[in-house]
Amino acid sequence: MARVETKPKTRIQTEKHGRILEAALDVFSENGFRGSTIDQIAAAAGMSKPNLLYYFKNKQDIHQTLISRLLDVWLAPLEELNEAGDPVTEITSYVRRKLEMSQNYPRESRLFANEILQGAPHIQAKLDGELKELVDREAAIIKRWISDGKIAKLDPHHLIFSIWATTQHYADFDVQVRAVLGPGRGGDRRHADAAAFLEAFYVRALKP
Amino acid sequence: MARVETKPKTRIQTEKHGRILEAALDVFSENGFRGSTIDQIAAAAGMSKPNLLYYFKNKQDIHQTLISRLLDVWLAPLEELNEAGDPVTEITSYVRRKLEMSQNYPRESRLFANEILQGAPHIQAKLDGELKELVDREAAIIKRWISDGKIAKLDPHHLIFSIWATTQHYADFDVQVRAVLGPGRGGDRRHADAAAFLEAFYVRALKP
DNA sequence: CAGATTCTTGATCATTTGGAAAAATTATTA
DNA sequence: TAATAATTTTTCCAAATGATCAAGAATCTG
Repeated sequence: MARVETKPKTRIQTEKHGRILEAALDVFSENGFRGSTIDQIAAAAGMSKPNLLYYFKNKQDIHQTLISRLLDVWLAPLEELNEAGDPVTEITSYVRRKLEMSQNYPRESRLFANEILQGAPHIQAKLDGELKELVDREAAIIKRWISDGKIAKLDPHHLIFSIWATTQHYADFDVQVRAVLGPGRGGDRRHADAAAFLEAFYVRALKP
Repeated sequence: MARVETKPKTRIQTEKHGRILEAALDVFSENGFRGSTIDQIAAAAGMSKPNLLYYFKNKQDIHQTLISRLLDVWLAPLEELNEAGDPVTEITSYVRRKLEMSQNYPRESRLFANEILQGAPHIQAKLDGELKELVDREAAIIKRWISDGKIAKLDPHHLIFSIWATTQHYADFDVQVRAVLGPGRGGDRRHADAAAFLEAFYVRALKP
């Protein structure tokens, strides 16, 4: 019959779909969209190229699927700023969650970084829509905390950017971080050290 | 005669070399290494592909040249931490210089980001050597400032990472920054706002 | 200005890569 | 189990791309 167009239906489809996306995440996050070939992805997923193309109609289709799922997962932790909680704690624990995501999902972080670096051709609309709205909402909460004198007066949007930048740095620029820290401190310790640094850093910057 | 191997000699070589590298910076920074074609670069440099290949023996050669020159320029501002100066001022003005580089040389920033994202295949050695040594040297200065109680106790290496991350973010993630800030604040103002934010942010985090 | 050198171009190749078609195989179900 | 549907493989193609080369055009030098 015709090629699989939308959602997986059979047992095999579900499984293969998953294997392909998993493999594609590996390949795309390492080589970028244009640097990745269907063959590579197929090989990583343990199947032939035409077989892969039976499940996804082309390379873009795989990438698109990956990217749009990503954005949801990626933004999840920002949803959880609780206005009623202690502001400094709320923000530092957001920093911690975001850093943990960089540690646990470095491939996703790199996939995202690649996409943005190339000018976000596939998610511009989501950035202008969903993302902006979400950030504006959280920025409003931060602004109120500032008005109430609960944290230092710092531009909320740029504060959020700084959190994204500092945390994602540990995933996206991992090679550089390791190189600079050297064999000792660049090992497994680096994440714990980063967490400790960021905690101290944001507490100092935020407390009124 | 044989192809140009090392340094430009004639007037024409000097000029064409420059044009090619300039064009390549445009193209590579926008599309990454594998996403860029020799044809694109040649077109951007206003010459034919074979003509371009008369000056550089292949695509990698252009990229390599660009990347290795880049690292020197890129690290320059870090050299200028003056131990005798006022610590907070020294660091915030380093932040400012780095941010200005992101504004004035976004292509270089993206080229670098691309390279690191792909695992730094062409500059791993420089990261382990030059870069690490430079950072260690500056970290030592910061450490002494901390020991002398002149600035807050914060891990120097991670502090430097945070500066790189927050400043480069404005070049590498520019599309995202613009999208989130929206048409108003995402315009020309965004750099000045970023500068003001980072200044306030680092002063607060650093002062003892 | 003539010869030597440097530069440019048009034609051409070989490879890689995204993708399609159809045949062959395997699973599902009536 | 026979018929049908789903999956996989084999084979192939066309476009894109990195790279070469020989010949012609321009430039430089004595």
